[in-house]
Amino acid sequence: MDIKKVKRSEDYSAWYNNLVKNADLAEHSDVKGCMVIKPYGYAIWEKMQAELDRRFKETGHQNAYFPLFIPKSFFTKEASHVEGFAKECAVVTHYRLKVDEITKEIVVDPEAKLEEELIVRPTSETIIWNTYRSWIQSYRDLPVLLNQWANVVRWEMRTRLFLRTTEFLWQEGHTAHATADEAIAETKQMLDVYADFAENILAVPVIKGVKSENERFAGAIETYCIEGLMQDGKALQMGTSHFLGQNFAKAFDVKYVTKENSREYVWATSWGVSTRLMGALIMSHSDDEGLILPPRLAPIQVVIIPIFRKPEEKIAVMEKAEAYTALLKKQGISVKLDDRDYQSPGFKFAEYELKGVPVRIAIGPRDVQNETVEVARRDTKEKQVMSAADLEHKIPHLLEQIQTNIYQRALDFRSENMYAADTWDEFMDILENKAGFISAHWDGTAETELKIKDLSKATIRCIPLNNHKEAGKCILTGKPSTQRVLFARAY
RNA sequence: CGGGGUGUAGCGUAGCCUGGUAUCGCGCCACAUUUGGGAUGUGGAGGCCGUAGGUUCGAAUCCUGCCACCCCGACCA
Repeated sequence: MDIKKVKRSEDYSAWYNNLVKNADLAEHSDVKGCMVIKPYGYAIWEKMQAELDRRFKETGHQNAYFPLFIPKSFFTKEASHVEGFAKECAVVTHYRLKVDEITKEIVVDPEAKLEEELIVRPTSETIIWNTYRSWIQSYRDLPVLLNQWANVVRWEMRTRLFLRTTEFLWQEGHTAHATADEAIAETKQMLDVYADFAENILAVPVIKGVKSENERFAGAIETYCIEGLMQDGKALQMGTSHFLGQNFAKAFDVKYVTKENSREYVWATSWGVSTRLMGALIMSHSDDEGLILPPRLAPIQVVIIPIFRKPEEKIAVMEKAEAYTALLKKQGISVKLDDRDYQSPGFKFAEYELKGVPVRIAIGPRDVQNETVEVARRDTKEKQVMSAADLEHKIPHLLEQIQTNIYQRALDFRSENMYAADTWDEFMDILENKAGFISAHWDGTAETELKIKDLSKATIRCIPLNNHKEAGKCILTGKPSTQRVLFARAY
């Protein structure tokens, strides 16, 4: 393993890229902007999926799958939706290749041009609502509560591993309701599901809020979001939940007959989180030694490293190591016994630190002698000698402690980087010298928001849901404002 | 799309100015000694130097075109 050390404090961006590669999470593919998610990275994503999927099902949703390709005409039906996505769509125009008779090269067969171009989905509202038209006739067909796990493509100018890739993996929920209230309740419920997942599983504290008009999803009436703060003081949008009103129902003519026999348009929501959460996870907890994974997401929660010199030592050590492995597995803990005899213990220590394994247990001849083990935790790097008899009840507890500790650490970091600004100078000073979230007054206009963005590169991350009303003056225009909103520079 | 970079073994690189088919490290294979914080030695395998053309007796090196990817911005989950 050839690890080029880049310090987090010196070049956050290079540190992040190195970490993603060195920890074996993902690498650049030969396709621009697209990455290969490696087994270790994918294992983490699978754990995220499992946790989310369980929560979706607990809240009454089912999974389904819709096509990757969307006829172009579907896109033109919801005006603001097209406008939002048109400039980043991959388009399929042909369906066949052939050998060019002169050059003998494989070329697109010009005769195989599609009658209507197909868009590679950047999101599936259109094709799903086109389908819902035939599924929904009566109030009895509502609500429709579906989710799909899928890949989508957005042809972004600039990409970053996990944070913004041309193709990415996500889930998108699409629900249909009889009333606006019910749809709004669904939107908020899913936001809560995301926030719960982020805080309790990813161990990343988030702020729940609504987006300003500028930042709203293309085609939504209201966009709710969860926003996290990364270690470099930049914000990251970690999930969104949209109240779509009747926009898509009208665009795709999806109506239902009420109990009273009238015809009404259906109300919609959509909500999603993506592999960007991998980026959030990495950027929230990791350090110069590598990844730090919350135990609830770690593919390997405990690694056991046997240490020995002589063959007879190996036998004794391995016997204990195997017994402890079995013991912990019985507790439902994911344990790896690293019995590779061609790597030194020191190498393994460093490797599992790089990969963020929460707990490391080392067993050597000394431990066999004393009926002990050495237990090291990744988050604090503390080591302790533990009696082997205590493993069974102390390790599960330790894992919980680590989960709590890294959440608390991230929460403390966020609290320390949460500022209020009352003047433009204060605002700029915080952005330039401190970074983090800034709570400030804004006159509520899109125009001012854009001007602030131009001048400062900071955007309104959200209007927090628990915001209290407070009279004040816009930091830029001085016009009256009724509440503070949350600004930050963001990914 | 603007700006900056890079393409040489699986990875990271030297060589390029001053042409003579390639350096070093990691990794890989074999054997031996090792193993409580990234082991050591010996031997070995692995490269049409991104691509197309040009100059030349001869091109990784000089010239021209092309391609790809990365990084920084604008755009976005």
